[in-house]
Amino acid sequence: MTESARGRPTMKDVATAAGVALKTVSRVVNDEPGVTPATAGRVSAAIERLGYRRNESARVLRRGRTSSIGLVIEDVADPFYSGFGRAVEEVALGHGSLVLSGSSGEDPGRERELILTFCSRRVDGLIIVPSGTDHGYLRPELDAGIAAVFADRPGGLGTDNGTGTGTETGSGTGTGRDTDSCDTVLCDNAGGAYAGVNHLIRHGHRRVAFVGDRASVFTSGERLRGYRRALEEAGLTFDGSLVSNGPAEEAGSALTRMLRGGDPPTAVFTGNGRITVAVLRAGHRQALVGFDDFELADLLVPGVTVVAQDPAGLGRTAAELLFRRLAGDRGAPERIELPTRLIPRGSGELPP
Amino acid sequence: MTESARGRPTMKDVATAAGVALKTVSRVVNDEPGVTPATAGRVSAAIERLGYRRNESARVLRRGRTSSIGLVIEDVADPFYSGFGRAVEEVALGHGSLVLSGSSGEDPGRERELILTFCSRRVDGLIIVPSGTDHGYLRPELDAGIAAVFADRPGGLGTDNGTGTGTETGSGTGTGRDTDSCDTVLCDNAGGAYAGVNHLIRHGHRRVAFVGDRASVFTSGERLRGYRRALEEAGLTFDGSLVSNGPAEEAGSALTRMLRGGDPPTAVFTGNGRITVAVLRAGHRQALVGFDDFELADLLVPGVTVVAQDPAGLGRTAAELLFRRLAGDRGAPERIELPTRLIPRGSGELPP
DNA sequence: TTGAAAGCGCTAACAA
DNA sequence: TTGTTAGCGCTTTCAA
Repeated sequence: MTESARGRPTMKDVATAAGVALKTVSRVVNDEPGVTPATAGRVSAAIERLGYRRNESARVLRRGRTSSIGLVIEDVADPFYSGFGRAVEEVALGHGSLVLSGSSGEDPGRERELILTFCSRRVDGLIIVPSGTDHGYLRPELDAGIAAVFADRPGGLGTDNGTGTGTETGSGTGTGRDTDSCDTVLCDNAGGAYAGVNHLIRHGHRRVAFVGDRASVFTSGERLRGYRRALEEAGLTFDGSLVSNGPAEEAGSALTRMLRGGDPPTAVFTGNGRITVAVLRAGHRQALVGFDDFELADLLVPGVTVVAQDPAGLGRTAAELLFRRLAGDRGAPERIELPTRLIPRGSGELPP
Repeated sequence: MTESARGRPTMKDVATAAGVALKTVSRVVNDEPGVTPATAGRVSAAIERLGYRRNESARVLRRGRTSSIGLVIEDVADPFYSGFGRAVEEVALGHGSLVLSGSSGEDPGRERELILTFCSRRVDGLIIVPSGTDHGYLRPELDAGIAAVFADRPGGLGTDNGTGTGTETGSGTGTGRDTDSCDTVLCDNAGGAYAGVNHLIRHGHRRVAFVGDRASVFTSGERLRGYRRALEEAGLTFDGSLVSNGPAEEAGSALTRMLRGGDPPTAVFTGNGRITVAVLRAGHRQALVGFDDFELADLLVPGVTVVAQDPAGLGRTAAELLFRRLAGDRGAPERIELPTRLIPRGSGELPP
């Protein structure tokens, strides 16, 4: 055989087999102009015969671009993130890019490791749903030209920014890409929670519990903020004993405790999908509005009223932002907030 | 700066900065022995200072192994596959491998394209949930040393094999890896369906409908086989008018049609999770057993009795098989069948 | 313990 | 239209 001793055939092997020069093979493989149909045919035949497939590593090494992006999410098996991931994949496909993805499992160390692994593989860009709050280690990568977009939660680049206060994007002059933050796509957490709690209040509830995720999670804080605003506007006093912050596994028992207390809540607002399900599973059957939509919410009895986010929209927006950067957009970092939607299904319309 | 004109610092830059030779940097980066702590310290400092990160493409080009595997599934957003994918990711992590994943969307063309893209990137191995039936194009890749495992459904390598008949694995002499098939991990589709239908029959049903996926899908055929066996064993005659094969979107109306006919079914066996949900959504409230478990099946009223597969187990098994091959296992291709589990929750125990 | 040189497979720049 | 050459950043081999 003309093929190299062992392993895969290379362009050189194909060239030898087709009786042309290496470069001609390269031209055919890359659809470059300037090859006679006849020669191209001979080359293609040789490629077919040898089972040649271009070695992307070599190509990448030479060209500097990998045509791949890295996606770091909390858990690929969580329906929210898998919908998100699917949307990212779709946009990437449209741009001829591959997606490397990994689950951080809410562990900032693992997140860091994943991100740096992706950078070692020289992804063109990153989409990150941050678990950690300090992403200073991204600095050299950003400086080296890797683009990054934070999604669902803001990421911190060292200088204290974006942890839920109202500081917005502004970062000084804004010339060039050397600003102190990355593009960020969030959903309107505070606004959504406000709408959900307000919905319960308008249905007559004056004691509304908030069962949310750990206070350290960005979205959780934002949603609590919306909850407080709704209470305030309705002239209801905030009662700390009606608020619980913790992992989904503890949500059920936390609520049970509240219900056993004196002056118990007549309605509950849950801070995310997993917590909503946990609360339902704990047997809670009072008025309920949950953040995040989930499959079958409409088939339960009563149907579960939710504040729906759009995971696919979030993913699509993040990916489009990233590819705009990769295409050369040098504008100031953007911070986009996607709206939420209240979907009444029964549980949120129950009277006190 | 000591750094190259533009772009990322390289080992050479680090070497210059640390006043050592390139190779010494390489030794430090790869934790190779034979470097004085003092020298190593100088190198590490330079690495830190320059923000150096090894270029994986160059490394791969030189070494030939990418430490990454490719995962091709139908849809990363489908809970079944995302659980599967998560398990694969976990095993890969344990072996220091990255996972490139992509959705085929049940399109054999897209599947082929994805697989070949992965091969171009020189993944060490592939885990494929096949949509297509002919994977002859994998031949050159397998010959070149890429390992592959089919999961959930068998894949065909050109010679007619594994399409649901009983031919098992055997492939001639079995010396070396040049056999005509790959390792395959399936779940016990026929057995699971048999158990589910049998469960309905034991609860008094004599007219049981089968609402399954398109007949062309491997699992669908297998499950129908189990359905028929259960009927036969119970002495019930097979009635084609009680069988429907089609996409989930049409499942509801197909069942409605059956229920309107003379001598309608008193119970339904659904062929996969999406179809179960579709049937529930169509308002069907009779006896029901569904293939595949799904979240909240226990919270519906009545709870939905299911034949549960173990997506994570499937993924873990496939990945472990793959890494065993990558570690050098040259044994004959295996075909593993994972058991299913019947979970009674109420809907499957309703009387006729 | 350290270093110099060769080359992995490809593309870019420049001939012919 | 086709071919030649250099080198991407790293590891491997061999030498000091």
